[in-house]
Amino acid sequence: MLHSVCLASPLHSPKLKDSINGTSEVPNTTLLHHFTSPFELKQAVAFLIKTNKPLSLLPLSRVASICALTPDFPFAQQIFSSVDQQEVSIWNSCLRNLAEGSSLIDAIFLFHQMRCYNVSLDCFTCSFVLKACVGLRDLLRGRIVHGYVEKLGFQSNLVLLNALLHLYATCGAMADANLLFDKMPQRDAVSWNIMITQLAKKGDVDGAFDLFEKMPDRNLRSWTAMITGFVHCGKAKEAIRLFVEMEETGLRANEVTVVAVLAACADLGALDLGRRIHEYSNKSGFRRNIHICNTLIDMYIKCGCLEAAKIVFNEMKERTIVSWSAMIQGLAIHGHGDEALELFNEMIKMGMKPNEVTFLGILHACSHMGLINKGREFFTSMSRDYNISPQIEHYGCMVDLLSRAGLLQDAYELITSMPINPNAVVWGSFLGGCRIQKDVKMAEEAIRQLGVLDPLNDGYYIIMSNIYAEAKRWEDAARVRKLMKDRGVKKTPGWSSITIAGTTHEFVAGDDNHPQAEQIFKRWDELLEQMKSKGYVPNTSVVLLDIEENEKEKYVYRHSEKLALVFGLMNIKPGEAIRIMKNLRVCEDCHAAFKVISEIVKREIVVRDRNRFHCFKDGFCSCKDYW
DNA sequence: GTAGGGTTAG
Repeated sequence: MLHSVCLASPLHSPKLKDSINGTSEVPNTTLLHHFTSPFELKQAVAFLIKTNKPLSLLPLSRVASICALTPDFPFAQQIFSSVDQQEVSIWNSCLRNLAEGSSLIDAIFLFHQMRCYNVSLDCFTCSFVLKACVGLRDLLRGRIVHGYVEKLGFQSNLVLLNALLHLYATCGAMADANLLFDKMPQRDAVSWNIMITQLAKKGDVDGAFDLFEKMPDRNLRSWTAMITGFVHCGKAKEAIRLFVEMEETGLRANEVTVVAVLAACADLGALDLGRRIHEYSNKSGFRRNIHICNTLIDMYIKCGCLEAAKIVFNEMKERTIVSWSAMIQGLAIHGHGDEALELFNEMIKMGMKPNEVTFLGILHACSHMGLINKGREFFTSMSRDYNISPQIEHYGCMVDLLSRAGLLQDAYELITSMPINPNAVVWGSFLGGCRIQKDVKMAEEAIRQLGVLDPLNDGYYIIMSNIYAEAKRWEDAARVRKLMKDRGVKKTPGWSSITIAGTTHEFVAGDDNHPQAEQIFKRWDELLEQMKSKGYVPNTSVVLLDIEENEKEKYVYRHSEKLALVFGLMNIKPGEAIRIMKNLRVCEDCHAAFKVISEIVKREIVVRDRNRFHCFKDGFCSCKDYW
């Protein structure tokens, strides 16, 4: 049958014979399956014609992929016309491969060829080329395809409308997306999910949730899209709440849901749930999923379980740069800068190429260990050896590294000479260094800049006023406080939290609202006696107020992290680590106190503050008092 | 055929 098709086909026409001119050598039969160029293809065709065999013996997908992007396109068309398969479907599968791979531009080019050579396009063609447009964020070309969709009469095809919706929403043309979504004759879960995902990605998480609540038939991907959206918009609590609700409907998390929920756990420091999801993930056979492992690493790191993160990392059969970067960053914020650098070297030895995030972790590690020269070397190396130009974040790290180490002049020079405009974080790091060095003049320069760059951030005023207070310049300190008040800036209240048996207890400074407040204060007084006998002296310089010394002590003794710790000591069984989270940086006096307490109670105390971890053990802290 | 996920400075 195929043979007769072949005989009747135009392939025996003089035209085709001309086009394979110069390829008359009889090829080996293996060429039928192994040709990789138009030239070899022509040899194969010549062989078939010569031996009177049907052209359908050729692997058509390969014919298509070889001719798709070349001027030999019509040659392939001639071959296809001899077989009993629709030409467009062969090109479509080729188009799909390109659109799903990394050759999106080639996919667009193939689409162009198909139009040039009058292939009659179908809905599949349009959907694949739209996918390529989305991948390239090529709105303009996407609009052209939209024109084709209308011209070819596919305008009521739901799948294509969804693809167009995806195009507009992903490329930021939300007005077009909304218009299309509103006027679609019918919508399915995909339509809603596209809108939810993209709205949340653009930060409109309320708009996304509004749609989520309105949509008629939610599927797992709808829930996942919404959970992911909450996480990306910094609403981890809402993400978890929704996840619990999803479980109640009987839906089971898939790999993408797991990633989102783990990320939420990382944000909140929700170790219990994180562990539960880890178990669920293993039971569900997700153990090999790299995204999940990377998020697990991050979750354990941000929950203060460095060892658990290491186990996940070590057990990974395959790692990406994200795995390495996450681990390096994790070691850095846990104060194991030396290990971070070792891991970096190991990574390089294995031939893995670092990216800009890897360097952020490395610079972070150097900064937290005071490795000034190493940090400088890495900073130079990243652009010189790896062709990665430093971003504002890398400059931020360097300014932090230098100013923390007391090299304020160097830091200042870096800021004023950097090719990017310094932002508030850069000046903020500098200001932090000024506080450590007690350099009022430099601090004043920083605060001048910050008054313009980020005038509503309370933290800068607090530090400045603290610097004045430490210099006993009470009037200036008060002036800064007043400036803050005049500008309507409120101090973020500090809080610390601790989770016991699934319940999170939050404390603020001076908190006497807690049901166990009396016992907490009593236990603290007992502890204080022991601490003093070990040499603890309260450091009242952290109190900004101009009040009597013994009044200051009372303030210090009621700091939120101390209350959380004492509560933990009372309620967590001996031997277990105590994990505390704080929304601000841990105070110096608490830091000193926790070291002594870790020795007295012989327990590990892990504190996650807004920047890093402090792991107190046997009288020492993992940050080595450099933070 | 159309919707999705991981590391990011103070």
